[in-house]
Amino acid sequence: MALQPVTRRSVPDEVFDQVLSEVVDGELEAGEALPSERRLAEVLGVSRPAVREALQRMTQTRLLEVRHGGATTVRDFRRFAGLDLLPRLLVRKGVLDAAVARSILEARLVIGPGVAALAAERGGPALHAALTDSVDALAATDDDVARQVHALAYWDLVVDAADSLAFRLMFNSLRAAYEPAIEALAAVMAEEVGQVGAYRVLTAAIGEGDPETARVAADRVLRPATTSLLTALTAIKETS
Amino acid sequence: MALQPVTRRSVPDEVFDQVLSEVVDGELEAGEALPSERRLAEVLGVSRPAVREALQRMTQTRLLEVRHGGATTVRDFRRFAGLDLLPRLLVRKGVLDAAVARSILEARLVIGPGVAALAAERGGPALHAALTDSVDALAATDDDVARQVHALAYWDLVVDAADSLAFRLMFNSLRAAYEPAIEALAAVMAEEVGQVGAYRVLTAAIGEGDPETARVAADRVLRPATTSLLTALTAIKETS
DNA sequence: GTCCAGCAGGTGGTCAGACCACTTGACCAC
DNA sequence: GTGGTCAAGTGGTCTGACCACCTGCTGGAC
Repeated sequence: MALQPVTRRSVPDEVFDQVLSEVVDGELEAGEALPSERRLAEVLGVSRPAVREALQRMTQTRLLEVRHGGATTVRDFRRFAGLDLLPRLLVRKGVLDAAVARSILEARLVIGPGVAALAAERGGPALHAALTDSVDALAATDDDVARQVHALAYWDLVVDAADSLAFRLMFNSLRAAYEPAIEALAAVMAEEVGQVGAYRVLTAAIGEGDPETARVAADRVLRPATTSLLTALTAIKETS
Repeated sequence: MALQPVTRRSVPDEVFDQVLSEVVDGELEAGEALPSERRLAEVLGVSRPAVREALQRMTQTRLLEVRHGGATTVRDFRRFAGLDLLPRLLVRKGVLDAAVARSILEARLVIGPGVAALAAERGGPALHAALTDSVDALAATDDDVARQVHALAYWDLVVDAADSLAFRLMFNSLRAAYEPAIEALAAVMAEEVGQVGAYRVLTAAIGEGDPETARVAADRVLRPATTSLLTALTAIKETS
């Protein structure tokens, strides 16, 4: 039997999720005022500290604005939310948002080659060796999930070599969105992570320290799956 | 006289900042255990809920890991922090981190053209009109801060037109890092936001719906300031 | 001596109730 | 109208308590 870790959802977690859903799913419009903490606590059947903690987390995510003595209002998440909200917006009301998925694929296709170019510029022989090991590990497995894990580790090395904190943090945010769904994505990503040849070409380009070649090679790694997934997403959208 | 809104720092805010600094500035290594909530509350002279709220926010930012009944440990922020932590990492221990600034400039130079290309693909006549208005507003002012505000509004339109939630959220995160420092950056960004001509070329390219031309035009808008700032940053680093 | 069940202590999770600080809006005097 | 006052409601903070959970120690069984 397939056991899995029990997920203990704390009370504030639960409240946070509910309020977040209200905001993200549009039940609460931007500018609208939330009920008071006391009232929310009463309605949800929890204590005020629990509500408070959830609202503070919403504030930290720039989704709410609290004013001491005044009302707590909803902010426009499209305008203020940070990249960390991406996973929550990818799946809204239980269904995958095709437009959001498309945007992630497009972003990947822009950023991946840019990072690869920087890595080529800055990486040394040690990087080339590490990348080669990583591709070898990728090539050595047949399991689609394991391949994705290896591909992720590969890109992790590339991002490290790019020596760019901005890209590193973007990568972290995107990975945080990607990892929980890795099993669900095994089938659709199989095409990409199976292209060991393309990864080897990219590795060679980075190893040679040639940014432009690396840029092109990274594009060749990412584009095929991007294109076919975008086609699939368009098909889904038109069916629905 | 230059009045400005009074900033009221709440107790949990203060605690959050202190703990964040400890983590980000390396006083607390990754894997290290934090003192217990009760102990922290005692040491900091605040109540436990205040400490608790701060720690929860740290957890939300993926900088801490709390285990019910066990200790709270520090996570590796380089590996787990999201893009929203960027502003806090840009200025560490009170000084601007040149490497982080460089990474932001590089990221901008990769993402800007990508977004411009998407906007060209998807924007219509309405977008062209809005962008033209925005550039006109940019051209009509002499104040460096006001110009930056207009440039920000311009890019906001471009990101909107790109119709990409992933890029929109990145832009939001980067803007949240940029806006508070906008006055301090007035001088160094003056070169870029003064290039009205380059913005007009970009606007025309987007208006024509030609992604590749737009990509190049966006590069021409962003690259000059990027290059000169990178040179300046290198000089700073070598002096220190 | 070795092993392990059981317990005690410490930790985070949650709650209730209280009081303070602040904003808002109604009301009133001018 | 203008400005002051006040009450009501809101968020901000604290105290103290209890529950759920993990860890390490301890003492008995072997």
